[in-house]
Amino acid sequence: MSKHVKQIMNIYHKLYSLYGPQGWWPLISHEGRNPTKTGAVRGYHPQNYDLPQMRNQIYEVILGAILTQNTSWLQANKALINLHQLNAIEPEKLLKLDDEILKSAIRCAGFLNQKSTYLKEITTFFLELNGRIPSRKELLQVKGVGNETADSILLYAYKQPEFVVDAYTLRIFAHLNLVDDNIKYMELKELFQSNLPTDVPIYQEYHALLVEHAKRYYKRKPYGVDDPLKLII
DNA sequence: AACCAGGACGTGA
DNA sequence: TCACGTCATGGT
Repeated sequence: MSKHVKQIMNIYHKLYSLYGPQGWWPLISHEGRNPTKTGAVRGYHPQNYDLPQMRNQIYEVILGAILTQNTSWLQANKALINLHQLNAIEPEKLLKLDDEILKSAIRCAGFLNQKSTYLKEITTFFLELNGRIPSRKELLQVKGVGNETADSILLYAYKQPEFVVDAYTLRIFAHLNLVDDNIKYMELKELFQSNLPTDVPIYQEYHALLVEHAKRYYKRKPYGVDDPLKLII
């Protein structure tokens, strides 16, 4: 725990002024007109915080959260498009998919054996919810759902105020000496939540902005060279 | 040609 | 608890 942590809001404003609203979580049905390789500047549905709306859009975010684990969104998105072609972004349909067909559809996102299992597990869980918003604890009990995936689902699929921490978040804040590099997930998450207003759009944008920022300055070692955030802390 | 990608799980100490 | 190997494919 550092004292510099009050800088969390300053950093948010700085990132927002640099990159603007990110429009996360991307949906296949709302592909932006300006997608980029870095994941995208104003690429999806910027400043629209009402998505996802429909049941299958919520489900699509959940599938994407599993598919993008330790994989670029570019590849996860390809897998989602393949599933869409199979008309399988619908829980009942996906459960009926033959495992080999499912695997071939998501192969591009890697870890096809685990992820095919995880997708069906989370789908069964999703159906059992019957429209109810799951608790964080419930989500974590689903095989294949860890801290980050649970928070991603809650924040971006269900619009719950759960801050999402990922490897980039730690990489950036540790490099800036704002936190120790062995800080635990829940500690870093709580650090953000206790220093930000409990506001879903802010949580959504902040995580997305950190990812965009990391792709520009923390993609490869040495990390953080010429990071403009160093000028404001 | 290594290294990384919007992690999670199982294992043994 | 915690460090470490494993899971798999694609892009740079």
